[in-house]
Amino acid sequence: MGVSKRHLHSVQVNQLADLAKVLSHPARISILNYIGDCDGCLCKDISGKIRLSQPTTSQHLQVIKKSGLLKSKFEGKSQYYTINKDKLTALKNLFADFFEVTEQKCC
Amino acid sequence: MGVSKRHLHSVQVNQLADLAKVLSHPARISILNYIGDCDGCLCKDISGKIRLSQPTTSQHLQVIKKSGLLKSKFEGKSQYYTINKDKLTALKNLFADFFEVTEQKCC
DNA sequence: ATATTGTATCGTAATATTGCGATATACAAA
DNA sequence: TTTGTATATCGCAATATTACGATACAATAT
Repeated sequence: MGVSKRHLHSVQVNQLADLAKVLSHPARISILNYIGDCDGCLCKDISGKIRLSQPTTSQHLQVIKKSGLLKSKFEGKSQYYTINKDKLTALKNLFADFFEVTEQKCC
Repeated sequence: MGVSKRHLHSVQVNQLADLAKVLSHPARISILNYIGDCDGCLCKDISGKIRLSQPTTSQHLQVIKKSGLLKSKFEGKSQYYTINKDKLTALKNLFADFFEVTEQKCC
C-alpha cells in the first residue's frame, strides 16, 4: 500500500521513529549542529552554510520545528531559530531506553 | 529534484543520517527490540510478532542488515538473525557525539 | 519423487520525500 | 510610497519508501 502501519506499534516506538526520521536527513543534522554553534540563527544564514536553497532550508526547518526540536521567534523580519533543549533531552532519553532494551537482552 | 544532496555534508553526518533512517520506521525498531528479546530469531516469528507480512518483514530485515546492525546465519532452511553488538555500539557513539555537539553549544 | 516449510526477491500500487523556481507576505529603509 | 530583505508556502518533477501477492529457491519431511 505504501503507507506505514503505525497503529501496529507502541506509542513510544512511534515517537522514537518520528524523531529518528527528523535525523534521517543529513541536512537536518547539519542544521541542528550549526544552530548549536550560533545560538539563534536565521534561515538565510543556515541556507548559506549548508548550501541548500532558501525554500529547501525553510522546509527542513519546518520539519525539525514540527518535531519540537526547534523553537523560533520573530524579531522584525528575521526569524531566530534555537534548539529546544527539553525536547533534545527527551530524545536523548528515548534513545537511551532503546539502547538499554536492545543491548542488555542481546548476545 | 527529489534526491538527497549527500555530498554537501560530512562523512560522519551522512553515517548518522543513514543509521537514523534505519530507526525511522517503527517496524524496524520493533524488530530490533524483539530480536533483543529472543536472541536468534526467524523471519517467520518476527513477521508474526510485528504483524506484517513475511515479504514486508524480510524487506525490513534486509534494510537493517544492510546497515550492519544485524547479522544472520542459515541453519537448514532457517535464517537466524542476531544483533551486531559492535555496530550497535558504534551507533550509540555516533548519537552520543551528536548530542554532545548539539547540547553543549546551545542555549 | 513429491509435498511442506522458511526465506528472499520480483513486480507493482500507493504514498512520502527531496529540491527548487515562482510567488506571497511582512517588516524595514529610502 | 517604493524598494529591498527575510521567510514561508505553492506547485511541480524526480526519486524513495512501504506494503504485499506472486513466485522462486533451498532444505526438510513424507
